[in-house]
Amino acid sequence: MQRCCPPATVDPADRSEDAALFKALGDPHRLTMLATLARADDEVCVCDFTSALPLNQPTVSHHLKILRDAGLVTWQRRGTWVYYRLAVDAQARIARALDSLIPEKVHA
Amino acid sequence: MQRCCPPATVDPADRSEDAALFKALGDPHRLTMLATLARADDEVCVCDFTSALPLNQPTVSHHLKILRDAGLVTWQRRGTWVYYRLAVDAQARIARALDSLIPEKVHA
DNA sequence: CCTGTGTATTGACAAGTGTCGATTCAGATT
DNA sequence: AATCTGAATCGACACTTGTCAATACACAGG
Repeated sequence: MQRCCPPATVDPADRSEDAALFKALGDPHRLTMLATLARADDEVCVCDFTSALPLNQPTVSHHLKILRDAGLVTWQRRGTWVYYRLAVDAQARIARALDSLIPEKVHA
Repeated sequence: MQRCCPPATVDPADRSEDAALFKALGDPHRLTMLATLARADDEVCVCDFTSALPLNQPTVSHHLKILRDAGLVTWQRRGTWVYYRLAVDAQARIARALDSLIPEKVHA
């Protein structure tokens, strides 16, 4: 029996942070929230999410907390309402994670 | 009490496919496998993963199946060994999902 | 054809996740 | 101060997920 191959080197970098970032993106409702924030290019009131999404208010809050913990959104209370905004570096952070995972080919 | 705001329009697109893609990226070991495949720029034998990762063989197989189901890798049996390769459109598909989520600004 | 080796699949289990009802908290209005 | 409203937190529950031991499968070599 022959050897399987020239032994490939398994990438040693710790990917847990990037995995956590992608995990935060692993729910359709959270993606909808992020897409909404990205397109609003401005604050969005929580009430807009609770009224437009097929989710109860605590569930919306739960998803927003996950996005907050992932550093993808910022929030601000103004009066009774709370407004969320896409983190300025959200796009860049995801893009960087992707490039670190699968570096884009440099075409001659 | 005042109105909360001009009602923001929640993005109506169905994001479940993209969410499934990101979910497949939501585990550090799977990211390590993908990063390895991307850098090998060639096939990698399953045996390299089982020997280098702190996981038992069935668990490695399990993660590879998830990557297969997500269409991120292809595989080929050759003799006793099985070799995995990064899907040619893996980078593009993830990049497209990201751009559809948070469209990159076009700077004047 | 039998045996050995590498990989996929199955079954089981603990831990994590998405969801909701109930409650709590923060501001505003009276 | 009492009350009202919007949002966060808590507790519970069903479902999913990561992991492993045991088993089944595919191919190679005698």
